[in-house]
Amino acid sequence: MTVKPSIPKGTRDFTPVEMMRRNYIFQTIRTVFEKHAYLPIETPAMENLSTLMGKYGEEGDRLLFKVLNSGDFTHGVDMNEDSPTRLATKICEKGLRYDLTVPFARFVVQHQNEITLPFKRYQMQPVWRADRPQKGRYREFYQCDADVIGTTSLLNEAELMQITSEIFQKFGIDVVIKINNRKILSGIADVLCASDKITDICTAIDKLDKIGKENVCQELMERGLSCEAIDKLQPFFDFSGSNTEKLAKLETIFAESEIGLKGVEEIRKMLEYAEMLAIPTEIELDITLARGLNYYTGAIFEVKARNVSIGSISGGGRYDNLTGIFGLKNVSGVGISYGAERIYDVLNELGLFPKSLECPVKAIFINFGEKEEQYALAALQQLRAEDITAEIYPDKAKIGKQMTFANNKGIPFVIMAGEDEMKENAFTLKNMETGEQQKLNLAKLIEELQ
RNA sequence: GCGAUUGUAGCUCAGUUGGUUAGAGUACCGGAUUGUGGUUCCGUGGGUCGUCGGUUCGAAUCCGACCUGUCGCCCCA
Repeated sequence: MTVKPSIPKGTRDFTPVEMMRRNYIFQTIRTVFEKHAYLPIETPAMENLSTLMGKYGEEGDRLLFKVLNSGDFTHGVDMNEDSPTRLATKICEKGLRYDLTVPFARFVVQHQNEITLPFKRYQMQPVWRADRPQKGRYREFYQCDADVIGTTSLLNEAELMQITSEIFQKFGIDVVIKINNRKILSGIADVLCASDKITDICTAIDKLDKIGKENVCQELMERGLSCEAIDKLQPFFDFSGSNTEKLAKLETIFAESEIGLKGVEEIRKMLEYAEMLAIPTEIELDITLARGLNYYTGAIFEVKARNVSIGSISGGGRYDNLTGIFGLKNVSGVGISYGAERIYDVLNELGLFPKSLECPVKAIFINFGEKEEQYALAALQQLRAEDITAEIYPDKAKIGKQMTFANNKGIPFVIMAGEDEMKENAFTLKNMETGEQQKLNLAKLIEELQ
């Protein structure tokens, strides 16, 4: 019996061309991370569900992929009585990781005696979310994270902005780094006398550019924010000016809010550091930037590409107490995450992938038969010794078929060495783009292909 | 998780109010061309019409459920 080949919803296969491009993305990011002294780690695809549950909010718990226990998972469980969610926690003790930050927090606590703080690590691995797939949204996707843990210095925030700037400069993507601070958002809640509604305010305000002022107000009203508070929120919707102007305005507004002033101070310091590092990318203070993940406590980042309709391609922030739940208190961290597939889509849409990724093979030897193979193989080794990527067609087949093969693979040069060439100790090199061919000795051949 | 929409050859798509044996282009394979691909000409093969069930004398076509892709909500890289 044959089965129709298929893969689960929201997952993908990658072809060689796609992998060349993906590896280019990973390699570029890795190089920048390592240059800034971040070290690689990996964590398992599966974590204990107890590590994951409750870290991403109610919505996040729903989006966690749970792994059914092995063996008799029904043992001691009434399969009918429980609600589906409660049942799941009884028959599943493992789940696929939802992001790289929480597993990292677990890693730090578990290995606290083996690592030296402050600890800078990077991690590039797939994560899984049981979300409904859409364009640019998958159930399995890769994140490239850089985090520093064990330091509260805002120099780290600045360094992450510098890394971001450098990465996207290498890709040739024009971006703007948007920043905000949870303390500013708390300050806003203070000013509105609605500190208890901070989460609602954050999620609503985050949608401002998408659904507009009126809808944000309506949503906040539905969530029980007073009309008076909504009135006071109005000035924040049209918050224009340069970063320094915005900060000055906020300082006046936050005269009574200690936490708000702290936020302003942090942003100011971050921008000072950014200046010292001479970060060339535009950094914009956007007080409507909130981000859903509720473990952020300080700086918040988001990176948007200009000239493309794709959403944010990177996001991150500071979290003061992520390790606390694993028993390690007073350790603050800050990190940023780059979405590989989003970056792929942007590079693709803007046609920014380097041409050199298209075909790594420089030349192919036509296979004329056994005697000729021997002659070609010796030359092939010489080419490879010179770091020229080359191959030989493995079967003796018609020349036309071998040429088609080279053509389809986009190999730029074909080398023919049959009886005629062997007699003269030569090789015929054909340029597949122009169709020109010339007869050369081995030294000249290498020279042409280098 | 909610709402809408989509599925016909490897790929892009036709297919009449339900009616005989489901078509085209392209790709593939073979030949014209036994040492020359990307251009041309000829020919061959390839389809459980997403899956299962229902209505009907008869279903690619109508109905239902599920699966997949896409769009909006939620959320997010």
